[in-house]
Amino acid sequence: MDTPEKNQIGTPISKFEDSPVFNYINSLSPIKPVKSIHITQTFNPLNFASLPSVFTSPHVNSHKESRFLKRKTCLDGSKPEFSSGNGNKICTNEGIGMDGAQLFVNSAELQETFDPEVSLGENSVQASTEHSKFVIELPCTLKYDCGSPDCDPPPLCGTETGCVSDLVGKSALLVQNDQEASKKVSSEDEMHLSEMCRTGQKIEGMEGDWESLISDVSDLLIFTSPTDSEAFKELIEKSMDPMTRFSTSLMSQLQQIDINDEQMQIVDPTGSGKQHEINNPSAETGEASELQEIEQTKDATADNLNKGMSSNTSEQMNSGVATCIPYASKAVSNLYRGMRRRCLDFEMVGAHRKNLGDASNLSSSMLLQSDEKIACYDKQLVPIKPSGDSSRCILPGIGLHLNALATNSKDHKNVKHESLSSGKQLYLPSSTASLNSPTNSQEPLRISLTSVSSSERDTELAENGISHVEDVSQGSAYLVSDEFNQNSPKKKRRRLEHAGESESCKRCNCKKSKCLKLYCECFAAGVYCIEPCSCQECFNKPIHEDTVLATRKQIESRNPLAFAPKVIRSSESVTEIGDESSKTPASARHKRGCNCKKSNCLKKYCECYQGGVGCSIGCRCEGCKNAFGRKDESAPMGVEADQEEETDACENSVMDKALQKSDNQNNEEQNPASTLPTTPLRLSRPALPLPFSSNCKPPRSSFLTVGSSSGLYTSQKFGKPNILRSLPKFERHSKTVPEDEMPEILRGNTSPNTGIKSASPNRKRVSPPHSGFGSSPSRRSGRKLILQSIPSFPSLTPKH
DNA sequence: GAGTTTGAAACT
DNA sequence: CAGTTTCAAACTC
Repeated sequence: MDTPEKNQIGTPISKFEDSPVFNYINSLSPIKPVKSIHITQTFNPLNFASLPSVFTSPHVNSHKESRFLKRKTCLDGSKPEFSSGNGNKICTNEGIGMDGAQLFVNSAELQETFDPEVSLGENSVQASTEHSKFVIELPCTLKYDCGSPDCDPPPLCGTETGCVSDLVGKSALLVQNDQEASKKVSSEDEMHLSEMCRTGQKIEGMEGDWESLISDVSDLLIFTSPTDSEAFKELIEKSMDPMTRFSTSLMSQLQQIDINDEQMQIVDPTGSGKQHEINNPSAETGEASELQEIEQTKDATADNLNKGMSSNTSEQMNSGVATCIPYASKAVSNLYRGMRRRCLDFEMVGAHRKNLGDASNLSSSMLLQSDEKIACYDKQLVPIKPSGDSSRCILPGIGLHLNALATNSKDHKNVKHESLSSGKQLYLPSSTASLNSPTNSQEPLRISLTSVSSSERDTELAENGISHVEDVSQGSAYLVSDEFNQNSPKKKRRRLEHAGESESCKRCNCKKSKCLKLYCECFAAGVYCIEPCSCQECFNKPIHEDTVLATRKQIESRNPLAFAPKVIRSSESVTEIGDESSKTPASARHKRGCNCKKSNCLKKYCECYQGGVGCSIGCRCEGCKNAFGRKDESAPMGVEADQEEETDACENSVMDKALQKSDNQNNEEQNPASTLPTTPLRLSRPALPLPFSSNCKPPRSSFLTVGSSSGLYTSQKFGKPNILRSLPKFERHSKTVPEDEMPEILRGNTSPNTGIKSASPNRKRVSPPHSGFGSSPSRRSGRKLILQSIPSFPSLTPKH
């Protein structure tokens, strides 16, 4: 993709350069070229590289990728999507839009003619107030992304005629566009073109592209909703019809879309608007003449839109519209038209936002540039955010991040992001690296991961994320999301499931706890409840931040480790400390240990099992058959045996069942690929070699991994059943040392064995760490780490 | 999808 | 600290 596009671009550019128009343009705005180029480079590599890797799932095809890109870009600029997915056609169209935007920026003269278009294209949505920079950047990026000759056009566009000719030439170069466009272009289109020419818009060139775009767009729309695409086409056709009709149809459609998209809309009306503009340049052109009429209807439509949108979004929309209005009536029309797209756009936006948030968090992430752009965009788009600071965004997102981590622990990337976002260092990177390192080079992986994460997030966002973002930023938005949730929690869940890993994110179903107790998984994990949650009377939302924090404090006062990850995985081993000794000690273990009596620690009822860790001495479980490690094993040899026997003797009947299950599990375990069979942790992403992370998804509470790949090493010298050993990836933590609650990791000391063990082995509940941790400063440090990593809600509170 | 089982969390 | 109750997830049908 990249190479061909780039090549194409290169050729057209040369042509343009020759043209006087090009020179003129350059003289007008030197800025453009620089930015565009710059952006392009950064953006393309990232997206493209990442995309393929990201979508491991079969269904992810170029199309989807393109779409995803679009979403991202849409925020930024929809172009990348097109480029990847559809290739030249789309690119050309978008490129045209871009051109228009650029031109607008470059020359005031053009602006007048362009204003309508421009506004339609991008500015209108975002609001005129937004910096021209963004507009420019976006277009540029888009162009480049497309890799199509479009990139050049913008400069060409400087002169209308030149633009048109250039466009035509480009279209020819572009290939399909011309043919399709010619076919598609109807008399109406011609009319539009003529109008465009009058206006001096370069849109003309776009028409052909536009047509192709429409088709492409339809595809895109289909992606989200087939109906939308159809509607969109119809709308385009109708665009010729009287405005009232058009507006009404649009409105209805828009409303429907809004309803459907719900979250998406909420996320960012403005963003969508931008996209619309870009995407619908042709329609705009055609409507140019109609714009005036549209303006009249504009108010009404705006109202309708507002209705359709959530309160917050409506506000944004209004502001955007208002700003746009000055520009041209077209903006409004575009908005409406764009509405259909909006759905997609919204999603895109949402995804972007999440991405942005993540990206912003990731100071070092590769995507920074693109992300930053996006972030800027988002900020602009989302006026609501009070501070607008990255920190702010992050904070709100933390909860989400945590969720994502939990869910994505599978995904290396996500983990990373989260850790980064929280600012606390969760370390994941090492784990990911370790995981990947064996098979892949780290950097490539990183990229792919980052990209993947973004894509995944997009998906997640599409489903979940949006609400989160908004939640953070806006209470009202949050409410809306809730409503949606309530409406169809199942749907949400399904979506999540579809997303694949999204399932990893746990959603609660609390009914009586108000999600303010540890019963609530979300609350326990330190994250706010989000859409997918089907909880009732939920107070675990940003809106109730105060309540949440207060409750949390209360709980923490009772048990300081209440919000600490239940399962701690530590493995300093790998890279960090050369000491193999460190490896020996168990890598992961349940913070408190389980108290299972009937499940034999073979079901998820058992927190140890759920967490993918073996039971340890600290567990009070009876008849432990934990596939990840029995309590007995963990204990020093003699003791264990005794315990085991006891349990066995007493509970033979139970054991039988357990054994059967265990056998199955064992088999599964033995299969490296299967990883943890029973454990949900592993699940998705078998493709990725992530042993751990993937599994790690904390079932309930979060798991903390301190070291890079604790699981891998886990050597359990001490006794772990062969079966367990067989599980390579998984950590089997040796329980050799009876660490009561805190894992070695927390202790910080490499020597787990240090005879710490204080408490009675049986004692289930971890006593408040005070004593335990306090012992050594190193421990304290470790503990801090844990807390930080888990600071679930801390993020909520404004960090200073 | 509804009901049951299970064990952690919360309460006394 | 131990026992009981509450709660929601996990599980089963």
